[in-house]
Amino acid sequence: MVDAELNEPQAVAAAHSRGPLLVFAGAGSGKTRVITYRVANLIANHGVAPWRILAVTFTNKAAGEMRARLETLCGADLARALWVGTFHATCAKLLRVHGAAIGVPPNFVIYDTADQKAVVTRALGDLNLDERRYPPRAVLAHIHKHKQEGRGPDEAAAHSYIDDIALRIFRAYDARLRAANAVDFEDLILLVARLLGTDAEGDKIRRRFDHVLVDEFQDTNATQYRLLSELAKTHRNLCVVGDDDQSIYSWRGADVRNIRGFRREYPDATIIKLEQNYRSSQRIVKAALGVIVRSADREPKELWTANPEGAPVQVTLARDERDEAGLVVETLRRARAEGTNLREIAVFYRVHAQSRVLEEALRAANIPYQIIGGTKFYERAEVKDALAYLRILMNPQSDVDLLRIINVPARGIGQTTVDRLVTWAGGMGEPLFEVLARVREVDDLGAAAKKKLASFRELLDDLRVAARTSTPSALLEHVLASTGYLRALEGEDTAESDARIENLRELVGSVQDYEAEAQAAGEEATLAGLLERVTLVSDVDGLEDAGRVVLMTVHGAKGLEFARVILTGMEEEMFPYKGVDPSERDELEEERRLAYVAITRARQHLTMTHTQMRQIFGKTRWNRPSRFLGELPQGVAEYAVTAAAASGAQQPSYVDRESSFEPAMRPWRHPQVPPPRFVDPDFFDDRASDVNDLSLRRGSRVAHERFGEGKVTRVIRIGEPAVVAVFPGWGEKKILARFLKPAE
DNA sequence: TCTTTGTAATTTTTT
DNA sequence: ATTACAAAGA
Repeated sequence: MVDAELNEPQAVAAAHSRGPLLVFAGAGSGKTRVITYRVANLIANHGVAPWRILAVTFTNKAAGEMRARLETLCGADLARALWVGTFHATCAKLLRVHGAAIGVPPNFVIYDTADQKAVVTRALGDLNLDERRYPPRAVLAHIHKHKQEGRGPDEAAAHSYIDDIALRIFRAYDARLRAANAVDFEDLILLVARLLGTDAEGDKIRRRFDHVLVDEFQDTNATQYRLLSELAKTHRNLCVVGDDDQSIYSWRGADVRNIRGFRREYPDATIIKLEQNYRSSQRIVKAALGVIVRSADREPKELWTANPEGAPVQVTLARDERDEAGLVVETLRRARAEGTNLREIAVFYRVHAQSRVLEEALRAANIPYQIIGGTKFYERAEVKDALAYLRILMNPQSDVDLLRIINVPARGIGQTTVDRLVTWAGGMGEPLFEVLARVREVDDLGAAAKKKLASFRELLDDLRVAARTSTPSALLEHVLASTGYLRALEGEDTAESDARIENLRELVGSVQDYEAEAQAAGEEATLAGLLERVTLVSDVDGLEDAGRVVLMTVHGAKGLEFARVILTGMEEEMFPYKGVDPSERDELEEERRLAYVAITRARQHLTMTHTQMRQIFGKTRWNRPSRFLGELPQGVAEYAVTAAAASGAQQPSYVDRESSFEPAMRPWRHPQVPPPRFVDPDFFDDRASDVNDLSLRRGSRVAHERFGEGKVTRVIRIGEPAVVAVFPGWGEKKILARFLKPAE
């Protein structure tokens, strides 16, 4: 049925009917096509009921696209019956139905990062710990790491004093979540994975699905992996699709080993590699390969394309970030003049901090743009306030929400009153909402405070009555009016308050959208459904504005494609980005994959820019061009320099880089300037050579008098040949080659 | 309770 | 450079 539209490996993957399947899908190789065709095939030719198929993605956008394509392929009715969703949304759905078995009531709320931080802060308070000594952000990262690796507070073990404290915070945090009947993002996965481990309820969930398909499998963490293997335990119909080369979220717990080790876990898995790229020009594919082939430990694969050679990649040097922004504007103008729609163009950067200058230049040049990322709509204070009201109506136990709105808008309930209330409730072990009903019994509260608290509780009770009969949007409007929230904002009458009011209107609008969508899908629009949606939805999901250039970080670009891409800030320290501590090998590997992802987003045109100097975080830095530029193969790129950079008096310190950088023209090179003495040795990567019987290569075994035997991780120069080598027990050392001997 | 001032932090952030 | 957030002051 479908074969004519698929190439050979795609067709084999799509036709696979049962058992584990691993698909390595190179960038632009049509993986969504394979997944959707396979689903269609299962339904049409293998008699699988659509509601017994689960397809999991990481983003709502990916889920939406998949669903849309399945609708075209299978028809709207069948497609609607399929389970297509993100890990989190899918688990939330399952947890609402099955959570009771592990003590999670169906009206749980999902706490986002800000809420979680508030819970940590309160947990620290419970334990009398100093917030400065245990920054909530760091604590939260620690807790998430445990949860991402499958450990709840009971499984996490303490190995040291610090661990012990961390563990106590973890326990207090989780206790607070359970008391509030709230879950964090990690819990959604972890709790369902745990449910699957229970006999009765676990089997109930397992019996729902005959087939499980996973997109972007390289981004799964240990808990997600466990969830998947539990789900597929009986039928083993687990199909995972991903690309280890595009693994860029290890810092968020993703573990590439899941995809690299899949064939070990499932020795009978069918393995298919999609290596033909349908997206990019030959030159762009070659550029991407130049970067990724230097990656260590990758699954061997050969990305290729039958597309035309295409235009050369443009590599341009600018003087500084303002000059670079001017260059971007110029490139956009020219592209527009050539007839490219602005929405087909994207500007990427490594960190958000780079966006500001670009934004200013675009605004000055009157070029419409849209920035993805940064502060998200649902994270704005007024939106969170409004949603907190809704959440407390659904789940009155949610203390974080109650505390957020108890004095918003100001109703004379001060910090002292709140503190006393919290202390009292903490002692009673009761949700604050309950205590509000019996506020008279709280001894250390003044009469005035009691009165205000009682009337706040009355307000909430009235709203709860309204909640039973109103639609979500009507309820929201009612909340905004009857709490005086809107009135308070109107009273402020500033530009900022106007913007906030506008945001609230937008929120009401989006709730109405939700209701319309729910109706179209034949479902009831519920408060729970709405709240789940708003916490599980990010801004990238709403990206389809016409006629605007898109600005985003490279991370934000994953999964997208554009006719033309401008990749900015291609300098050492910017991209690869280097934090304070000496670059970890793994981190560099991830930067490399990130560069690969960035390059492979482009269909026809790719421009890469770098600067001689850049101001970032208030400091001026002179950086050498990114090593990734030096890795572009011969013939794919064309090199240029802006006028400002060419005329610059200062000589950047990177002129001595011909070893790996071969521009067709290098007008910025001023030979009279001597090369700097202190060249960063790390820059001279891979200077493989032989010195006195010693093989200086990455991976060679060498011996040192003091450190013993070690392995070379990098060949460098410190005025003379040298290496970076790892010695067991000593760690990484930089050693001159003449102090080394070949290992026995 | 609200304002001001000071301090620290600032990769990336699918949910 | 910017910003966010906390502590101290009015």
